[in-house]
Formats: sequence, C-alpha cells, structure tokens
Amino acid sequence: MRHVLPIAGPLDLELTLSCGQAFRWVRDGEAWTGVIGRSECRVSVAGERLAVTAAGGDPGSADLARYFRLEEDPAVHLEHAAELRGLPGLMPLLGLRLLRQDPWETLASFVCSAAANVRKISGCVEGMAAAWGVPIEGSPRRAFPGPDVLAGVSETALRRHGLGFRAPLLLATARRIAAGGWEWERLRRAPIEEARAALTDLPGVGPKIADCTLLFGLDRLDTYPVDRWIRRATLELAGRRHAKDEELERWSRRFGPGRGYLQQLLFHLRRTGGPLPALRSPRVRRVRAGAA
DNA sequence: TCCTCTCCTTGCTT
DNA sequence: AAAGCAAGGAGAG
Repeated sequence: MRHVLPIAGPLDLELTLSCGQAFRWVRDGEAWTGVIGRSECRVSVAGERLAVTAAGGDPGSADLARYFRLEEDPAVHLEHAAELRGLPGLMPLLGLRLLRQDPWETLASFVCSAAANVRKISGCVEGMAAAWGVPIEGSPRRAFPGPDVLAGVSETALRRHGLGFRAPLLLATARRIAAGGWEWERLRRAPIEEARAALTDLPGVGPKIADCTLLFGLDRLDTYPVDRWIRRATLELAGRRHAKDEELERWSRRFGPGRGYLQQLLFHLRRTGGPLPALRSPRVRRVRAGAA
C-alpha cells in the first residue's frame, strides 16, 4: 500500500528519525524504513509531500499523518519561546518533528535507555521485537510485543537481548501493566503531575523516563525530560551553576505548552554543538547563596 | 524527608 | 589494555 501525504511546514527525516525519540528506524539511501504498529513502512520526502510504502497491515493515511504529526508546522510549538529564536543553530532544526508513537513501546524503549546510548537502545528494542513480536507479512521485521507478551518471558531471556540490569525492571513493569487496570487514554488527558505519578510508580521508571513516555508516546508536549544533556543545556541557558532537575523543569515552563518540542531541539543542539549562551544578562545573575 | 553515593549490563571508544 | 562513556533508577546510608 502506498500513500502520498501533504506536509504542513518543514520535515527533516534524518533529524526526526535519528534524534533519539524513536529506535526502530534505519536509513535506506534517501528513504527510511521502520515499524509502525503492525506494519513496516518505508518513507521518503518527495517535494512537499511524504511518500510512504507499507508492508503488512496498512496503517492508513490518517494514522500516518498522525504519527508524523503532518498537520502541524513544528514552529507553532515555539510560539511562547520567542527569546530562543535567536539561539544559534536552532531554526535550522525545525524540520525535526515529534512523532506520536505507541505509548507502551515508548515506555519499554526508554526503560532500556538507562545508562545506555541510542545504538544500544535500538538493539534491545529490535531484539525483543525479533524474539516475541507478531510477524509482518512481506517483511523480515516484527511488531513490538505488547506488555502481555513480555510479561510472559523470563528475565534471563530479556538479558539475552542486552537489557542487563534493566531486564527485571522492564519485566516487572510489563507484568504490572498486563495485570490490568492500566489506562493509557486516561494519562493523555490527566493533570501532568498525576500522569507522572502513575508512570513513576512503575519499576524502572523515574522522572526522566516518565516524561519521555508522556512526550513521545502520549502527545504531552507540556513536559521537559531532563537528562544529562538537557541538564547542561538548561543550566547554561539559565545562567546557573547548579540546580536540581526539578528546578530546571520548572524554569523551562516559561517556554510554554510546547516546551517538550524545544527540549528535543536543545537535546540535539547541545549534543552536536557546544555549550549554549545564557539567556539572561550576567548583570542580573543571582549572587551566590550564602555570600555575606 | 531529603540528599548523595554506588551499583547495575553491555559494547564501543580512547 | 584499562578506563571512559552512553536519553537513569533503585537502594543504602
């Protein structure tokens, strides 16, 4: 099945699919191939449109547009962050799009992200899919297994796919969710603190992984996951030497309800570039606490 | 209660 | 070759 879809605003597949939000996309020349739900998709940009060829079940044009957020110009997420438009190197990154991924796959992927790198996370996710996922007709790849499936495997089996110390954590989380009473749809709309609390109650899920799940899997752009890169970037922007992650998250709220998108841009910017300039003038910077 | 430190796997890099 | 590093979290003290 083939789809050709209109795109609102810029779309940079390289940035979008390799920036560390999704882990099952691989480059294939000018195109990219990945798994969305129960189908394998090969996508490429042709002029102002996105061309998608799907194997297995057809995702449908509506779900594809939704996945790639094609109806939204990413620039709208920066409406409340005008002060950052002058940040060197930021504007060329606006082809990066936050994907709307499956929340369970997002959660499981980021449980694997602790003390790992993108390559390692991809290996874990792809390994679990190959071992326990539903086959995709016309493709060697498989869908990502649901929590009910992972709940039935052994810790040892998970370790064979490189999960290491994360294996018992993901297993426990899969079992918790498979046991029932878990409502992803409720978390999409719940107050952000309530949604965070529900997620951080799961084994292997702290604030950072909870926020990534909300941002990448539950369409909650009003989150600002603080990892080691964002910690540095935000400290620099705020002109601070030290601050707790929670404090940095609060500071980020000045960037509005789309700050999750900004977080993703800053993650890429700080990782590929150097330190960021402070937004506040040094003259207004707070003096050290305790200075007499 | 809150903070800090350490450990936990793995594989690639220096 | 040994140490460092990579989208952190849990547990101890």
